[in-house]
Amino acid sequence: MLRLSKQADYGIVLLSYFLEPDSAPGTGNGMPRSARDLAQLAELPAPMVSKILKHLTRAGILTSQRGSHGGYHLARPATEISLASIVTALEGEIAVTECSPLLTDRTCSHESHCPVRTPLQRLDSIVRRALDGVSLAELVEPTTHRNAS
Amino acid sequence: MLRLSKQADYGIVLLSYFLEPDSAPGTGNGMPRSARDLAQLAELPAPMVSKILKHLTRAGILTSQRGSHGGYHLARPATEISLASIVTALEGEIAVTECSPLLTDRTCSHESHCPVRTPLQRLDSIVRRALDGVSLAELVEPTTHRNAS
DNA sequence: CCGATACTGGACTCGAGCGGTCCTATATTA
DNA sequence: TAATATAGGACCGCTCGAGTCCAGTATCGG
Repeated sequence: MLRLSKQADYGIVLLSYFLEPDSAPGTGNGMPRSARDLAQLAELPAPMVSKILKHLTRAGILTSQRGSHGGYHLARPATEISLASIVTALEGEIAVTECSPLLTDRTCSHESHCPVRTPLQRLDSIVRRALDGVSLAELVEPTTHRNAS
Repeated sequence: MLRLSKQADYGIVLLSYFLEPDSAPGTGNGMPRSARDLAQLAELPAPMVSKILKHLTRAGILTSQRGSHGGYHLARPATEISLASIVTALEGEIAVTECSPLLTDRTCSHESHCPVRTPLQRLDSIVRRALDGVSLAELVEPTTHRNAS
């Protein structure tokens, strides 16, 4: 099924809340969003949300602010956050096939004589480029996308 | 990581052997390839190979011939076998996100008010189209591919 | 200075799904 | 009729992802 992990799925949903000017009543505009608030907004389990936000922060997609009235911010404009970077942050390198050169722990014993190794690697880059070409902003605002159906 | 399942991975490798004119000594040109022979060629566990070939046959990608000197054939030219059909045959509908309209068992409770539902579905079609645009022949013969890196 | 808030980092459990095996039935051919 | 090969399942162990939880640290308000 080539499914995205739930973490990545949730991550995209959570990041989308940073684009809306103001959703939660009582929170200001430029205020950082706390993990708890986001969990309520998205109706997702709080520990899970927390874990995801941590990962996104470590990947440089979000910035964090500790202490009371702390929370998270987008580290850069949504137009500059690629879908690929989100997925990579939450589930590691995008490697559709086992023998991707990006994987360090690959243990394919057929590496030398596999008839489809390089072709499979090309498949890798096809998918990766597809995800690289879509920004968070484009994903959330359907009006700004090129590559219309 | 958006990884392909091993079945799909193996399946692509196995199908690639149907393109080569003649690999195994002793087998003729148009002879069907048996599961056992393919397992030896690809150095993969025989029961696994058998299972995969069965799935590919049921999906109409291969045709089978029972009895002695039986085996499998490509059901149509490799140029007309899309990567998407192979993946679909071996791991079900290509649905990157949970809320794909292709999934019957989706149980997303946020369906009505999810802010990124339709955008995520667009992501689905991006990946699906990427896999649809690559044929088995293109994957194995690097010379015939457009979209060069 | 103290306590409340919120992120940080990691360990931990549990269950589903995948990889892999095996067995019985059926078709084909020599 | 015996050998070969696919058809269609059931079956199992184990990994990995989903989700939880806790101890630690930074920040702010009073």
